Amino acid sequence: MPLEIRPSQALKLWRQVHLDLVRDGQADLSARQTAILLTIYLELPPHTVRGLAQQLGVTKPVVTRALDTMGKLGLVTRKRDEFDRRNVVIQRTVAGALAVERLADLITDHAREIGGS
Amino acid sequence: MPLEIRPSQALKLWRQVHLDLVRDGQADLSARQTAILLTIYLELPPHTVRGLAQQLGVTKPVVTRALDTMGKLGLVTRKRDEFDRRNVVIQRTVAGALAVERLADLITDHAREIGGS
DNA sequence: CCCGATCGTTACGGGTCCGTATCATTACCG
DNA sequence: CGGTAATGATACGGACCCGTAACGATCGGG
Repeated sequence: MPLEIRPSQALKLWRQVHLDLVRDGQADLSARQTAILLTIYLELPPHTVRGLAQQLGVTKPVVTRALDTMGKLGLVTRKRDEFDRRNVVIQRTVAGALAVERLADLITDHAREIGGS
Repeated sequence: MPLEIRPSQALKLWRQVHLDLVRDGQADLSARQTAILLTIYLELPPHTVRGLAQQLGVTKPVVTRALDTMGKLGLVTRKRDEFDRRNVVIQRTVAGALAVERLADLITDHAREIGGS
């Protein structure tokens, strides 16, 4: 049972959600940061800098910086892996989970509004 | 006939599309720029800097800079309004229409993949 | 005509992000 | 041990974006 969505509906949805994100002002996340954040919260742990960089097809500094920024915002936390101290495990936070949940609500709400078009 | 989408589906969709945008690398558009671009291509012309700024809830320089960037990328064009030469009319381009269309395909394709989850 | 209002742009100081290259720390293996 | 590999972080130069404030161009009413 695939998710049915027509191109015109997809674009309307994309626009409305982005409009809300811009207007709320509280989402200064770039496309890269968004992809990283959602990967952390949707895929099974553990998450490492290298693993995320590989999944996104970007360099490690990009991930490190994104984690810096999202860490400042309280969306994620970093912890050294005690079994291999070279690794850093990225952990979820309450604030991050709330932000992701709010994004999901934003999308579903607008999807409902759009309906048949 | 509202568009049915569950929060978990919405997040998966959002992540997959952002992953593709990042991996393709050709979409360095910020949330603001995305909102502006889609507004230009979905809403009825004419579009002005002031009108876009008002719809997005941002200042005029933000729109001007976004148009600069997207103009360099060939996604939009500016033309002075001959009837009120203070105004600038933002116009669509073939490249911009193609980019928007590709985004729509990206979304609908991933929506189809996600299906019942 | 002229002066205020409106439009889009530009200037400025500060901040963030990028990619490349390099670094410090830690693990592994002979 | 010592040397290599791997991980994440950092330095650097350049580019972009932001918000505030100022600017030039243009319109329109008195």
